[in-house]
Amino acid sequence: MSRPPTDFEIRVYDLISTIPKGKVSTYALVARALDCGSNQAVGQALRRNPFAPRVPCHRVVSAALTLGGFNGHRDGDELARKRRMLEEEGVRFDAQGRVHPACIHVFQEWWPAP
DNA sequence: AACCTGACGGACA
DNA sequence: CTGTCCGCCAGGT
Repeated sequence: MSRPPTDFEIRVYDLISTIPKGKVSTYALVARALDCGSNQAVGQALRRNPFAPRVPCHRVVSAALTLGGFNGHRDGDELARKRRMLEEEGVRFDAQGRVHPACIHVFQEWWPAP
């Protein structure tokens, strides 16, 4: 039941592949960088990442800097795994389990001409 | 085509 | 903090 990645998904995967180790981005920031009006659509594209770990979907968290989801789950053991992976890459968390704001990656933005 | 569903986010109670 | 509601849009049925 596989499906070739859609154009939209490829754009998502390509973009998040540029997030360096030790940094994270958010669904909203990815959506904005892609000029996509739905943050949820980005989450849906990552819901099942067919290219793990080539595409580092664990480096995308929620706008509130909570973990979001991982491998189809939004809680439990899978999510704990996501946090560990990030910690091993150097991402720091505060006491409430939220990502340190300094670890947010800023996408290089440029566009043709207004 | 006509719904339904989301790893979302922001507003509000 | 929790929970609800609504807008968003790509994909699936």
